[in-house]
Amino acid sequence: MTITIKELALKCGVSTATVSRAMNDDPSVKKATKDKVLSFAKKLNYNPNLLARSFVTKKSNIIGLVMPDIFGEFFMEIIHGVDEVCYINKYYTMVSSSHGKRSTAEAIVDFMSKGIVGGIILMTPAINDEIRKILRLNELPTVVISGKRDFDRCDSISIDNYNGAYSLIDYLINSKKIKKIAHISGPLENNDAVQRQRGYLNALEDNGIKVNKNWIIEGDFTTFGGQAASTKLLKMQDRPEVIFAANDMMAIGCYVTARELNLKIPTDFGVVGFDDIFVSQFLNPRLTTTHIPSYDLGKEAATTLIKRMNKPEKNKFEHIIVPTELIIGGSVK
Amino acid sequence: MTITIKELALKCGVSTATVSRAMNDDPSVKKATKDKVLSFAKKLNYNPNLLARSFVTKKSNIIGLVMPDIFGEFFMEIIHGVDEVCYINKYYTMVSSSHGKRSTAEAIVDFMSKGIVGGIILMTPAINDEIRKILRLNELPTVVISGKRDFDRCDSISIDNYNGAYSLIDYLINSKKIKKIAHISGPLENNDAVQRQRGYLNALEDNGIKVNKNWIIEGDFTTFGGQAASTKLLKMQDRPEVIFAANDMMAIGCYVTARELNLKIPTDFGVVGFDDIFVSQFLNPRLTTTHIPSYDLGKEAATTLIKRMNKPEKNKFEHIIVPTELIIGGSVK
DNA sequence: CTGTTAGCGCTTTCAC
DNA sequence: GTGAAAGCGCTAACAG
Repeated sequence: MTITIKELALKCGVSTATVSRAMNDDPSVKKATKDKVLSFAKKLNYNPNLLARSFVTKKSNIIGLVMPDIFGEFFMEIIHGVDEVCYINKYYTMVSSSHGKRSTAEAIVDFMSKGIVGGIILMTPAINDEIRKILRLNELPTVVISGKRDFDRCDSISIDNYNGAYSLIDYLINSKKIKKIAHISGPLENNDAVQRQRGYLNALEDNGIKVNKNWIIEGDFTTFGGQAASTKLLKMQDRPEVIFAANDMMAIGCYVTARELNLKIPTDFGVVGFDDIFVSQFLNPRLTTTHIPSYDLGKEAATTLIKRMNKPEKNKFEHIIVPTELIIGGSVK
Repeated sequence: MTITIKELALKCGVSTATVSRAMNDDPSVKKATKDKVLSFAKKLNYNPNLLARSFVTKKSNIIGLVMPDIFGEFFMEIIHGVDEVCYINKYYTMVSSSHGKRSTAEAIVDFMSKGIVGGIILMTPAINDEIRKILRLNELPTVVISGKRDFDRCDSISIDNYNGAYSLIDYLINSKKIKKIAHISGPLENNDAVQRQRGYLNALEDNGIKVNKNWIIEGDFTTFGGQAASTKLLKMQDRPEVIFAANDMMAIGCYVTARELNLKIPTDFGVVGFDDIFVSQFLNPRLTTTHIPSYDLGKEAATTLIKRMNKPEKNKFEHIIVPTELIIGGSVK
């Protein structure tokens, strides 16, 4: 169906080299020649075979997006942002998740070794030694999206989890005059979870509030986990006034608990979350939470990566920290 | 970093052809030779360059997933399902959306002409003439995921929208003894929307209930649209008992309206949706809706496509219809 | 069973 | 400014 460079060269009465140059906008071709080639290309519906091109140039304009899992709104937004930037720059997005079957490390190695992708966006809850090792002897441009800047041998984008959590708690204490704040954290091997917890702890401390260890429960970022933890908290003798769930999913779990224990939010207890997922605005009452601009995160990562792919220096890496935003709903009285 | 077939052949003391055969599990190589090659490959960390391989075989094990937009849970689940099957079969998933800037047709043509992908999964609200034309002279194996089987020159997977909606309405009428049912449809250029509306209309008719045209409003599948339409419906003199929103997002809009008009669901009016998105289970009360197995849809599509890519016959296409499931919540009294 | 050879479509020296 | 020719890493006849 689609013709090759040879055929096009024949039709144009020029060599394949000239066609190649014309297609690649080489300044050394005469304008008239270029115009001729391009018009023929259009007429004959010629499209350079990208595989062949990548093969010979050893450069691929395919970006590999490695994620721990393909699930939920957050990842969807990231993909969306990456795709958007890729489209504009004529790059392609290839997704890959660990599928719970292989490690993230394996997924990266797979991408790197097969020669398919020209750059990698890596999302991972934390950079372990295995990944660190791979990234270190990695020749492919890579951007890490992480909860914390913990690797400086490649570009990175991180969410300002610490300040997001800090501001949220500070708001509760100073604007809402609340002192009894419990925390359902995420799994502590996850950087986002750790940073949010740090923000929580420091905000309490800085405001002179003593931390009650019983009120800190490690959750798992799922609705179910949030439900379990909040049930525990709400059945305590000394019950917290507000629960800070480390993500909105767990906050939703708190809403479920409220319904089950026949308690009213925000009158009987308050809930705040983190992420500002789409549905949070439709919870009743609307959840007070911290907004993460995940779409922008994806765009930022893709932009940074493409920049690096075109100028693959091995130093002066960018480390972008994306700020969060406090969203005030009605889930705290 | 990664070595080529030539170097490996040298190390093994065999020809590149033999290495190639060994790597591709050609039965004609002696076991001993194969073992030697494979062990050397492992030791030297040899990975065949997939680009080169695809280039020469003119077969790509990359699947192009074309979607109208990359947004929301439905598409996320599709990607997830596709990715899962791709991973298992050693294929790769490339995503592409129309970005509201180019048409779906352009996205397909882009994939087809660049030689990158070996097959396409096409999700589209409807197959228009432009797409139809492209698919017709398309040499690439393609699977269409659509709301209705309206093209039979390639494999297709469709959701049983009609029966899903029919059963839902039938349930309302016969189990819940409700007669006054309104409908907020999706945009009518969308096949899913049309089929769901057909199910609604036929179910009413078959049960001897006269259709009230005023109670049918064309929505846009967004929360906001559902909110606007439901407000209109609930302010009518002759108000419906239950609103059937053509998707859960619009059903959520009905919940918002209820809050605003200070009406209680299900006592003052009922709501049913379609899709069974994740949050529907956390609405208060839980939404009665129709479940679409979107993850399975993605898996099914990828499985079918891979099968076709390995046996590219141009006839006897598969047309799979995926059934839906009635989910009974508490949003109807 | 294995090696030799040609060639996929494109880019890129190196001449002219 | 343009053409000729080599070659990217791999597979696929065709011999042997």
